[in-house]
Amino acid sequence: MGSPGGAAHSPRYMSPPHGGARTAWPDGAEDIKLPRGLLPLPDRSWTGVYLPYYDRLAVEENPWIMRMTEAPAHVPPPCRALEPSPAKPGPPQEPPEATGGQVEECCLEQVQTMVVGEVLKDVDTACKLLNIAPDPQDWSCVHVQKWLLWTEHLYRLPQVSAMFQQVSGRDLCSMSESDFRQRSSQFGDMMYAHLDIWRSAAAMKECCPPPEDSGSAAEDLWSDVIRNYPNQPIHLWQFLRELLLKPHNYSRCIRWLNKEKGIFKIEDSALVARLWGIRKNRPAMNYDKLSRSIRQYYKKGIIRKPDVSRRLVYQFVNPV
DNA sequence: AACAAGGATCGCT
DNA sequence: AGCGATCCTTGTT
Repeated sequence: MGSPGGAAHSPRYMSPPHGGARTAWPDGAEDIKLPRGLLPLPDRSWTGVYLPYYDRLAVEENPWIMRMTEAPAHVPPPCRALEPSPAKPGPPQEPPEATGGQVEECCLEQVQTMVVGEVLKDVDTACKLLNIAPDPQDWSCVHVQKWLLWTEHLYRLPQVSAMFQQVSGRDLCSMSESDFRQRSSQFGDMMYAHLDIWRSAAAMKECCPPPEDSGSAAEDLWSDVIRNYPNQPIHLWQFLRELLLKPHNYSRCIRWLNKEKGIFKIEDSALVARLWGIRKNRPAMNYDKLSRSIRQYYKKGIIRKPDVSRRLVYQFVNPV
């Protein structure tokens, strides 16, 4: 299952052709309303790779990556570094061309290593949030749909999941890039590239199991919970906290206002509700219902309204 | 119109 | 029983 080279991808970044009118989930349960004013996807790209997470990472939190994106086109994309190669697992093998001296090379490699680590972590988080296996090969048709829907909603892509009905993870992985394009002429290559990142991450994981996470204690605790009880139903507050712990992925929909005090704001109520609905297989989930569930936490002392109540702002009673 | 609060009911585990 | 989804009414921003 040779993963096609990342450099071969040529994903296009483009705004969805038409507004947010969506039709239905695979099961045709109900209309999906996306908020108006769809954000156009970023215009810059890392040559040959689609890393939606890192578009945000680049601009908002890590200016150093922004510089990477402006680097000359010969910079090997992170996707390459992630490429599964059972014979020789490990860090990127391809040295960048000698352009600006050893120091720059060294920095490049450091950056690449960090990016690869972040990609692996992000895939991990998405697995937890979606309750799916990291390896797309293991996905059922339902898992494939969840992954597609999640990606669509998170990055505001037009609907592509409908074109992949009754496709298992194995089927998905056996499809070529042109197969993807046949199903979605506009975004097939993008989804293909995104899938390739996941496959690569899964292969990486198999080759070299992740080192002990250097994340926060809370994050470790949470990972343990997930590891030990893989099919334990996730609670809404856990889900929200998990989104909050990945600001570079999800800050567009939910973010901390004061992490120390546990105060957070839901920036895009519709999107958070959609993601929660995907996670729980509840196509009809909306903010009205989600917020009702949050209010149930008032009594239980898990979440409350901050002292100065503001719209869409809540507070964890026991911040981490 | 969107958000907030909370009662009532239902299904699932 | 606990939890969350759903539907509802009433009030606020």
